Amino acid sequence: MASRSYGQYCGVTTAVELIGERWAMLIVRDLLVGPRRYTDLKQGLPKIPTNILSTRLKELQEGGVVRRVPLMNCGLVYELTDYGRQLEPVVLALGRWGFQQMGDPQPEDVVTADSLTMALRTAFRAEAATSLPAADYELHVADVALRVQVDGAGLRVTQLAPPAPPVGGRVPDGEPDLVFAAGPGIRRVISGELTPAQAIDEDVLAVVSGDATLLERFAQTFHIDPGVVLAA
Amino acid sequence: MASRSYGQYCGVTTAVELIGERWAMLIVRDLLVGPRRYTDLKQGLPKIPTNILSTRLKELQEGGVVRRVPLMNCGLVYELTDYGRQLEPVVLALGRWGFQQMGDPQPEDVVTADSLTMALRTAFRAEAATSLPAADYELHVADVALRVQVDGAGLRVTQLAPPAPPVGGRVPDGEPDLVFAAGPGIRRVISGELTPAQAIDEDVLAVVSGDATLLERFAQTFHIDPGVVLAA
DNA sequence: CCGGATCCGAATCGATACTG
DNA sequence: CAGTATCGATTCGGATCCGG
Repeated sequence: MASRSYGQYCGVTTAVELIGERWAMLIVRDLLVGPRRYTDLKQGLPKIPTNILSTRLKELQEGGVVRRVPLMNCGLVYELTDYGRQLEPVVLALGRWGFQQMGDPQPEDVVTADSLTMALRTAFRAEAATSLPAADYELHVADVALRVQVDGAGLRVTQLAPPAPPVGGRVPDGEPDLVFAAGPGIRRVISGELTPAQAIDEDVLAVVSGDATLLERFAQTFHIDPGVVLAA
Repeated sequence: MASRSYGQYCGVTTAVELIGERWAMLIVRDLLVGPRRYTDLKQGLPKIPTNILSTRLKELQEGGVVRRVPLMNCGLVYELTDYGRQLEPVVLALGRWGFQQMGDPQPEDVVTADSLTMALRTAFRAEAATSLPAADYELHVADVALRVQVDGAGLRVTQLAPPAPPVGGRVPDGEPDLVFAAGPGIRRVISGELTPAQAIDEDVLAVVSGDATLLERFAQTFHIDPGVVLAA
């Protein structure tokens, strides 16, 4: 076990010994969305070998990052401890940093519900949102569908389907103000490279129903400025 | 090369593909202190195999994180690009997070000048420092010696010796207000587990010269509150 | 000494199959 | 659903070597 030690007495070193292993940070990313079963994690990380997933979950438990919680109605979930949840600013900052380097998707690349949920959180600008009216979006990317509700400085993202809303999830009532679909090119809207109008012209965005002018508000609310990675 | 891909189109994933490999984040940590030669990095990371160091440096260059700069007076240094420097909040947040889980040092663990420099940066509380008078410390831990100058919200850490001040380094003029030596137990002072007075009683801290009452100010300026990881 | 490159055994990872 | 077991493919670690 000491073979993985970096041999330094330092906080950064201790941290990467805990969550620097391959896949570990992505497991944490998905658990930041909410508690997940083993199978949920496997689906959200399609390329993870199952032995690695179980090994990481064991290590993260030993490290006090993750807790294994038996469920009342059979089954069990993994959830972040308080300590694990403190990684949120790290994951968000990493997401903003990586965002700038993202090119176009590889053919093999997928978009998962949890990764898109966290991506919206990384791009969310609370300061901008507070000075804007509340808005209620439904966003479709590939085969994931999210309800995205912005109210003041608050952001609430709910995963719709497929599949049925996961553990603890609750589908919001009411109709969204805007339903729209996007391809991976939505990245260029978030970065400001494309205005919503241009994105529609290039078939990156398509309004399904609702008030199309809300796309502007969406773009102002969710934005990652190249060069600004500062964490929340 | 695609073998290392996590197969997701996501900012976090892109980030860990760039700096998630073993040792990469620690190389960035040291480069955040300043440009370093190959040999400096090797000394600052005593356990890194040289082939891994050169591989990582190559990858970090391809990723736009690190730049290789020939030096006028022979030799060359590696330095962070602007993009690489944007990892500072990530590294600081990781350092604060890992700090809380640090136990006592393993016998093999060393403290390097760069890791201690970054540790001070992670623990620095600008808000607290602004409301305190300026102070000028000299800190010795194991065989590293640092000049730590706090002025308002500003922090300046200079590595003294050994060896001679590195590239671009400049030894501050004047005398420090306080010179003190610490063991690894200084962690418990930073966490608030120990007051400076208790630390002296337990031989964790020893004043070499100067105004011993400044230790209180040091403890107020450098502090990591368990449970508070929020990034700068 | 600086800045690596090379070689090789050990450990880890990835893919698939299988089980309570 | 929640993992183990197995095994070939990679990567890592440790040591040595090499050209300036």
